[in-house]
Amino acid sequence: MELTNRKKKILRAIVEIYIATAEPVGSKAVAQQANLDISTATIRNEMADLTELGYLEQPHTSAGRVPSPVGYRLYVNELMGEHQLTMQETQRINEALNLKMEELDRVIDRAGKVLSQISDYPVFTMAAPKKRITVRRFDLLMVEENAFIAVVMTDNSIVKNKLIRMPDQLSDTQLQLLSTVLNSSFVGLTLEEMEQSLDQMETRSAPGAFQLISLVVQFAMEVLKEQSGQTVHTAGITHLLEHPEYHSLDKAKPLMNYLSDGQEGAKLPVTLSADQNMNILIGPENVNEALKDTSVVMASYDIGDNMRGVIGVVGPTRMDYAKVTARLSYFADSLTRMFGKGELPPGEDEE
Amino acid sequence: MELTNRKKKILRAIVEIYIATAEPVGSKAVAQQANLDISTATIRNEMADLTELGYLEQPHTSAGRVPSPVGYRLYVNELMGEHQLTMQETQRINEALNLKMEELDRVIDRAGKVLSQISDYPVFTMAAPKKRITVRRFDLLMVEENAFIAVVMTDNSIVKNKLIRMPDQLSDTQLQLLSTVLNSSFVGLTLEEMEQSLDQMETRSAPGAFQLISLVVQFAMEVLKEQSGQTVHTAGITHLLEHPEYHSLDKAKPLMNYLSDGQEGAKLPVTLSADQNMNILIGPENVNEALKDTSVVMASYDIGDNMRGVIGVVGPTRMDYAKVTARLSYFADSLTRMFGKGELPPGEDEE
DNA sequence: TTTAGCACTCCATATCCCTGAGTGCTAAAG
DNA sequence: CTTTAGCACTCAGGGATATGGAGTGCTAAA
Repeated sequence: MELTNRKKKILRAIVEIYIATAEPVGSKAVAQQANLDISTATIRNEMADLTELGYLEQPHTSAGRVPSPVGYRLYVNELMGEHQLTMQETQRINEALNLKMEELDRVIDRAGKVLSQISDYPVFTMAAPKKRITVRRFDLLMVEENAFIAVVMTDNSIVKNKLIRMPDQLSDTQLQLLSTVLNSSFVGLTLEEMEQSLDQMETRSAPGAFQLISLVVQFAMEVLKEQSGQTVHTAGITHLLEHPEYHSLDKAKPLMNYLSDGQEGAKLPVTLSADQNMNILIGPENVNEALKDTSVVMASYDIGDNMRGVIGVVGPTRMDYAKVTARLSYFADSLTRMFGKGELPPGEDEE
Repeated sequence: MELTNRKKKILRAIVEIYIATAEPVGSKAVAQQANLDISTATIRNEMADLTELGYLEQPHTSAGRVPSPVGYRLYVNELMGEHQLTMQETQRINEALNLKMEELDRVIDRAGKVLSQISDYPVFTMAAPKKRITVRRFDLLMVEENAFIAVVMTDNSIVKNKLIRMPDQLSDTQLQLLSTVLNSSFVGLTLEEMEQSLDQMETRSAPGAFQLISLVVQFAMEVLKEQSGQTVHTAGITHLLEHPEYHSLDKAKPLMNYLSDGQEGAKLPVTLSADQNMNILIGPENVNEALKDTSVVMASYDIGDNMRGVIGVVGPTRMDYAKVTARLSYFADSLTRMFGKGELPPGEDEE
């Protein structure tokens, strides 16, 4: 049995009706929506075929049909129309992203929240460097006789600082010297190399001086670690409750817990390979057990040349794929544009 | 009719049973728990009195009793025993807070998450300066000929930085000059004063120079604005679903939405006056409509001398007040201790 | 003042029935 | 061979109706 054109039209109609109503779709509803001039009986026959082929499922004998994951997959790959964003929608996205320049992390966080609001689904975000990052330079600023500010700039143009207090007093010249040592010995090193270098230095330096160096380098290492860590953030988890498939707490709780915990580790399916920039995982296509009944739509975006981020939407398999993909891709493009291409991201700033 | 000692004992028993079971409490259960040697009939009489006095409520004629807000209030004020934290609990709190020094915001965020985990309720956090803050000093670091880093340190020892790119090239001496102007004209000013000062300067400066100054001052103003804003964060909203009063989505959704939105504005009941450091609001004692059926337990803590934070737990009126207050106060004390007393908070660092 | 006893109330749960949407099959029509 | 009308059948969902049991309030005796 082959998949005729008419069968595809019927499948498409069923998916779209089901997305809109969240209830099993009967032959009558299909007859109305898809204006093929065809009787419900014929449609019933076709639906029986589609069920046999695995594109549809039947909750129980006398109910309508529901798309199977395979059915959604076909819909997404072939049948789904291009959804156009309205003027209001694009405008809203633009406004939301067009914030005063903020810290990178915050912009991404904010972006997640906004996307969640306009899509009505939970959203996760992540950003990771494409390669190992290193420190580009150190600066030390004297504050008072026993405190100074260490400023660390990485080669992906992130700048972090920290106020450091010391037990002993320190002169300007000493600070100068410290700065020279740091810049000559620890610039361009990865996290591991830094650790080694610090170990070696311990044996052949004066203890007092070493302690100071160590404080700053330790801070730099924390910065590198934080930057290379793929921390996943989530936003809008409570949106789940708006969708009927999560009206029962038994369904909602596990997923919500999973998404909340997701903030801890990089458990989310960030399997996005570098070349493709939009990816859809439907139901059982998700490797992770907790996501077996959900779909994930994700897109990647670039942050300058050295970092790449992922932003994704999580929802029931009955997700409005057309809308979500349209919004998500617009979003990812905006982010890429926003973070520019240059070596110095324009909104880079930094704590 | 007066509130005899026996009535108090019965009330206490009812509150505690209800906290444990979430179901209306009958005379039989009270007889078992409170070992007064008294028959259920007598207890029934006393319960009738307590109901008349307004301490108890009856969902329907043939059901047990439930504490009223007034009943909880009496319990919290007079009857509640001191809850002792177990070793494991204190240890868990200590571990969780004992992190590598992080940015202030993050420590607070993290603290909220931890408290939420150990209390099983949502938690909100907030930190605000006690007085208007100003910039203590500016530093400028040349990066390349058309970019520099601006470092701003406020008088509450927060340090923020930002990478600024310029259209034109700039020499070291020019940068030096810029730094001098900034430090002589904009140090010690509040947000509003800064704005005025900047306006005045516009008229009597060379346009090129003014543009540069403006860039940096604008950044400083953003920092001040951000620091003085009372941003409220929430954590662990999904914990609500674990409590039977929120098993119905009709109850859960409004509150969850309220708490999520809470991140936007300072809508939460941060009515904590400066002198008291623990505050409990029960049900209708909350002014806010969305919290009418919930209780809020909150405590304040100090961040150095210049800032004060609030951390609070939100839950159903049937909240385990003894446990929550014990944990919360331990938590607030730990935070106060952790952020020290000195002018420079020890873990201050900063983006 | 306390307590045993008892009739009464009323929620929760289970059971049953019924309705209606939807199916699959058959047989006739195109 | 495909389409369609007709029809019997299935089954989830939603009332309506019983039933059990926990709990009360009251009375009368201790």
